[in-house]
Amino acid sequence: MSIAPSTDGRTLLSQAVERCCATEGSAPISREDAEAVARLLKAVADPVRLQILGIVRCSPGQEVCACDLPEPLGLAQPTVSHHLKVLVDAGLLTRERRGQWAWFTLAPDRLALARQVLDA
Amino acid sequence: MSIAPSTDGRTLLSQAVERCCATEGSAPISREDAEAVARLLKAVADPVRLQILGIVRCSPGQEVCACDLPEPLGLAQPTVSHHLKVLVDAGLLTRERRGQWAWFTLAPDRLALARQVLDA
DNA sequence: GGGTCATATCGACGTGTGTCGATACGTCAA
DNA sequence: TTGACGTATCGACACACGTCGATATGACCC
Repeated sequence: MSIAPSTDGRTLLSQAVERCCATEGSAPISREDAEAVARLLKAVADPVRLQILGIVRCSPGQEVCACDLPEPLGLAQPTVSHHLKVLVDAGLLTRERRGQWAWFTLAPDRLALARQVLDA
Repeated sequence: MSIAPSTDGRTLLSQAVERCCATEGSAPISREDAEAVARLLKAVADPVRLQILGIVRCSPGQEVCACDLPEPLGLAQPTVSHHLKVLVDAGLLTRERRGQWAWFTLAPDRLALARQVLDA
């Protein structure tokens, strides 16, 4: 199952996060909700993808071209493309083609959702 | 390498998180810092462990006995013990023996650290 | 159309991870 | 000490994941 920010997926995940972060004394999170939340967190829980998110955040305009990533990351182009796909599928980055180049922008609401999951 | 909340490990990870969450325009996160942060996030990015954290949070006194977990999780006892070890090694839970039983408590500061990582 | 460049996909490989049965370790009560 | 019970570790298995070379796709320019 994908966690792409499709209309249905987004609302379902938001509801799962809401149930997950309910106040003390409520029922614990269900397995299905936990799996949806874990898919989002797994996308962030990788050193290379954390570096990519950091590079995008520190770049002017909060956007970066895919061609600028393999060198600072020290990884081959297919590997970088793979990680970018994971981040886009998770809804953490948005892809935009400009001619031959692919530019990526932060989707901050999605990061906020991941942060909300950890509210105890 | 472990990410147990030893004195050195805790301060090192806190510094990594600080560098990771620096303001816009600063240098992106390094590979070593990203790996330390990813180890913490990987511990949370699992449906079973998210369920365990939720059960502990919803339990009276924010503590739970290991003997009460296999049944609601639908998993064998060694599997539950494995997940508990991962959470303890990550510093997210603290283990305390009471006679034959093992009780686990939330370590909220550690969860706050994980949440801080995702601040964009 | 043909060539070039950036990006995406495919296939394969090694490694890491979740799971469980079997078993070892600790603690308590007779 | 022995037995019983809860917990931790071990060994094995299947599966997922990160990585990269080779190749396909797409866009631009001539």
